[in-house]
Amino acid sequence: MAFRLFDLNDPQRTAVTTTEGPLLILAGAGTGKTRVITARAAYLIHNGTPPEAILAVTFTNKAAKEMRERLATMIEPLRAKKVTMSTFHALCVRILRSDAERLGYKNNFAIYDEGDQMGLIKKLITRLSARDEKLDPNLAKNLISKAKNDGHSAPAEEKNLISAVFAGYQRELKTLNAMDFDDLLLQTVKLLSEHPEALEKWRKRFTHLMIDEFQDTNRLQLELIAFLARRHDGSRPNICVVGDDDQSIYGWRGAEVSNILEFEHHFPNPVVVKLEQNYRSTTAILNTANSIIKHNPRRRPKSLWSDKEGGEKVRIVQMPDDRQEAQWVAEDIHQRHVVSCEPWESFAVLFRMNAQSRLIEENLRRMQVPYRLIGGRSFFDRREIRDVLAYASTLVNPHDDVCLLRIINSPARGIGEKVVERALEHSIHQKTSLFTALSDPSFTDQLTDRSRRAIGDFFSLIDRYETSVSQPFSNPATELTALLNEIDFFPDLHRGCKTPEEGLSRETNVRDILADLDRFRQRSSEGLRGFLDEMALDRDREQDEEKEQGSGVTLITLHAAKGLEFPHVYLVGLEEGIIPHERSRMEGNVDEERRLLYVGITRAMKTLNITWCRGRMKWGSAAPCNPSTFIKDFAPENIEHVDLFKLQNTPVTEQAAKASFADMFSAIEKL
DNA sequence: CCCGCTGTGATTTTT
DNA sequence: TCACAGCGGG
Repeated sequence: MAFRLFDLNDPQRTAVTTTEGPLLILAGAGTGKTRVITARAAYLIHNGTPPEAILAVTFTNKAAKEMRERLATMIEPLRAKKVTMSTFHALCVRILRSDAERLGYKNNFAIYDEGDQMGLIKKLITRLSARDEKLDPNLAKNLISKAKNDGHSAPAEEKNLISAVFAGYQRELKTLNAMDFDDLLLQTVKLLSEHPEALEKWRKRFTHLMIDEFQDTNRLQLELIAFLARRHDGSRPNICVVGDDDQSIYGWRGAEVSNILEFEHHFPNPVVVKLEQNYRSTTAILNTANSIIKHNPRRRPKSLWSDKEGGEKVRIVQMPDDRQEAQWVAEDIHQRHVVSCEPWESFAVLFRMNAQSRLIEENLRRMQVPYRLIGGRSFFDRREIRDVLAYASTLVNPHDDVCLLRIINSPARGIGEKVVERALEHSIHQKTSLFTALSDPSFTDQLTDRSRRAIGDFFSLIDRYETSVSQPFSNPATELTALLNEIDFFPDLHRGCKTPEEGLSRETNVRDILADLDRFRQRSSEGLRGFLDEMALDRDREQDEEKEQGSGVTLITLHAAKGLEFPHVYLVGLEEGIIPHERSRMEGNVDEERRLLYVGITRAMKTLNITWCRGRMKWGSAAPCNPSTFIKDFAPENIEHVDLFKLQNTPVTEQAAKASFADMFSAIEKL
């Protein structure tokens, strides 16, 4: 055998070797899920399934990448490469790039990220609202997203502001030849349901489907899968889904736990495999996790077990306030690092909201502890990055108004606000893009010579680079750099900064992304369009140097931590209103918060510290806090309650002191 | 046309 | 506390 089935436990082996018909793998946290998926792909190929007929879908690019890399170690890398392993969104882009014309889009459609989306929504709200009407753009965005994920591509009727905004938003996206994240799914499903030829093509292509994190799929995603899985000849679909209903934490984004809870309903008579042996955590940690999750109704019954007996008890530490919490976490990590020689990478601090990371960061920095903050405010939200990407995007598709508006007068080139405003009106009137409107003589004739010349110059700039970028062997990175130099982008960037350091850091950001583009060209043939797709869909770029060397303590939200594991975990802010979050209590989603906590706990391998504060700074002033209601659900035998005040004031026993010194000496001797 | 200031309002999670 | 938007001045 090219790979080793005997490394798998019994249920894992069943999962891997069940290759035909629907298969539901209920994989608890830390039960070797990724291993099973990749082993199954390898097994399929080994038994004659062509690699290109296998489709494995995940939610994050990181997971897709990890699976690709692992598979490449199990079978010949050349064959592994042929397996399609991608996210839902990337898969949709691939399908739509080849077939979007059937839906009336051009296949060079733009992908709108959240920023673009918000820009458009805000614009529509101001355009459509009456004098005293107000609508929170963020709320509007969420409502529209929810509607789309339920399969609605337009409101039933346009009677109120929100539905008018929704309708206008969809219309405008279509005329801009753009899709947002939800459209990628929605339009793909539309394509497959309305165009049998397209459906047949993709159905034939993929004969074996695997879906990871199935508990996070929403309605559209299930529909998409069902379309691809259903066999033309009526035979049973070869669909394998892997998931854990206890780790369903994306309900707020439209995920339907029912997809996994009622899998049999969608794909009758599946083989059901449960993976219950956890290879990650000690029993103390695992039992704590189990004691929490068992309070949830509506679960697939399962019980995780581990043979890592005992281990340190889970500590629940009570803190006076959030400052001391952060300080204690930093100190405890530091101490453990020094005493037990644990590398910084073994530690993670988990929190509910990104805002909580700030204090932790400060304290780690103060103690010179290296750390990396995952997520948070994105690289791509930076002005300079968005500007450069908007230039790139305009070269690919100048009819994308949002991008064009962004760059048309930045750096300033004499196309003022008033001219742009009139051009927009003209474009709405003529039902054309802004780009077309700006070149329409019936519009430009009304302008002053100066404005007309400015527009003419800008057009010739775009035109020249558009041409050179579309040459077969062009180097987009070089071209884009030349364009930026021609418009004095960098001097202008520096001019807009308060300090030289800021200017330098912004310039570095831009240089980084240009380097990324160059690297992309070397590994892909998808051109500038492909690069922009990747930028839109794969937002977490890793700094290569950091990846090689140790990168430090991980600071991460509970959501983003799913799928990861760390020897030592600190779970902070376990207070009522934070976990469970106030909002979920109001909306009646406390079960999901419990699952979120469950996910957090099950990240820990060896030790777990949970902290809560009696008070916390909120909007600049101190507010009292209560411990989370979840705390009372912890099974008492595995936990140890600690009060920071007592901890600091307990006299050190001789024995403990000796043990601690012995640890230190042995640590020093190792050096 | 650009910059800085002031006041206001907001904090869930993200492909 | 902080971030951002809108306004007023240079």
